[in-house]
Amino acid sequence: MAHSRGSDRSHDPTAYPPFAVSADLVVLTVRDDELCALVVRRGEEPYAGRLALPGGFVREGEDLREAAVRELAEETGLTPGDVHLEQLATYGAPGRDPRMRVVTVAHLALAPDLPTPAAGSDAAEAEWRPVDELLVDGLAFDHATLLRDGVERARGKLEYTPLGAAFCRPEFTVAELRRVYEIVWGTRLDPRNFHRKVTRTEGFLEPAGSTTTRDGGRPAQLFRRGRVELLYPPILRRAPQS
Amino acid sequence: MAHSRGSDRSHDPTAYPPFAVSADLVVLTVRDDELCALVVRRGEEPYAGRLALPGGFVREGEDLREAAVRELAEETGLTPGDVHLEQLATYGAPGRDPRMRVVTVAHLALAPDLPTPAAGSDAAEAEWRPVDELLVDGLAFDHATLLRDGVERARGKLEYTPLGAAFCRPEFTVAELRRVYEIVWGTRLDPRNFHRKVTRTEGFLEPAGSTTTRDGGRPAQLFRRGRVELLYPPILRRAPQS
DNA sequence: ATAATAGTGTCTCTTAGACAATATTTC
DNA sequence: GAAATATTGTCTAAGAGACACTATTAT
Repeated sequence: MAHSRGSDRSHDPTAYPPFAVSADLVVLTVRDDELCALVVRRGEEPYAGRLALPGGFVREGEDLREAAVRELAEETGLTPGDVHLEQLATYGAPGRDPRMRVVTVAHLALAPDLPTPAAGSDAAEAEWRPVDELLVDGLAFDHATLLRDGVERARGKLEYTPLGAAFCRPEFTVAELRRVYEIVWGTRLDPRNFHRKVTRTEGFLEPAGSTTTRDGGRPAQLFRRGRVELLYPPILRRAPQS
Repeated sequence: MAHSRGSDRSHDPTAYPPFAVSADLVVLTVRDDELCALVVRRGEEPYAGRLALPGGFVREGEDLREAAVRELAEETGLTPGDVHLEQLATYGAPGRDPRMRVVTVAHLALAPDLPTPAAGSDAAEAEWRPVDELLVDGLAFDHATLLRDGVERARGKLEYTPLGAAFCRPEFTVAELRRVYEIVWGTRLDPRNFHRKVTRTEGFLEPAGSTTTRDGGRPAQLFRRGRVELLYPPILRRAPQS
């Protein structure tokens, strides 16, 4: 935003270099016991043939989140009702796009594992790939950085918010939620202590009232995500080194 | 960032509406027992005469953080060596600047209480104002939102990082650090428990070796900020309701 | 019955919070 | 000495982690 000083033209926005602004998406899910991200294969230069995060330019009259929501729907058919969506960070190093100056506002989406979009649909070209693989293979542009930052954000969010549930179906078991934590954090968690912890953390889970045996063994209670935004106490990572 | 699909011009950045991109600053400090933010008075329309956060347009060839660092230096004389600086969030609602489409990348800076910049210096027009006052009075543009988000971010950071120390001089006492927590969080903390907590949290504080009586009473040890980025365990807010 | 998973209980250790008590300054 | 602040100690309660044990399903 322009500030106040001076009467020079340095605060006239029309006198400043034009940028293109895009909204890119780091869409994460847990799938086949791996943390996966949604990517599309680029058809055009630059980086033709390479994988990239989905995204597109922000339109006139469109807010940043709106653009992210639109891109998400276009690429995946998902809506904000299905996933958690938040702004991640903004990347604007000169030269990150060789064509012109592009600033991208990255957004982070956490989605349950959904059936792969039907071929022929708008979202046909998007595919899930394991994050680990994407981070070694070359993603286009600076998308590896966006992805890395998104994963790091997601890891932290699991500690302080109930967003682990955003990776699960609307009704899920404690074991399913635990697998999310284990895969996103890359650690093992004791099922018994985890169960006690999440069921006793106020507002995290709400009993759905029914049970399921889809995980085998004794029927498990189903839960929905609770109402709170922040967990107290949090579910902390990192075992005390002792 | 452009994605791959299609051969239409929808992925040609030069075909998209031009934005101006600015870097705005939420610079916070603790001063006279209040949380204060740095503001400048606008000389020009729009919002002439109103207070606004410092900031300015990102230049060609300049990265976003670079622009924030430059603005910080211009407005306050502060450098990244003196303060903590991080990206906060990006705001780009259409119409937030009536002149044209402007997307601003807000940055959060946490600074120790410094002498007010000398009149006549570059930074002469910047002044500290209590956050509470700024949030009721009308800040220009959507700056109240930026400020609110910045304060909320700072509150959270005190829990999980040693950044409370960024509000203190290079060498500070435990009591000075505690005042930072009390003022930023708006709560009272038990001096004895706080002392034990911060001095025993691995890597938070590093003894400077000397003492001071500047706070009165028995001489207090001086500390410097430790090396860790994340506190374990964190210093949690919100008393268990019980 | 066996295997599998769900869920509870118990024990120990760490930490948080309340608060007494002691230490070292200035006035 | 009185006042002020620093720092340590003690007690209690809550929570984390290890892990025994019980519960309920499928085969």
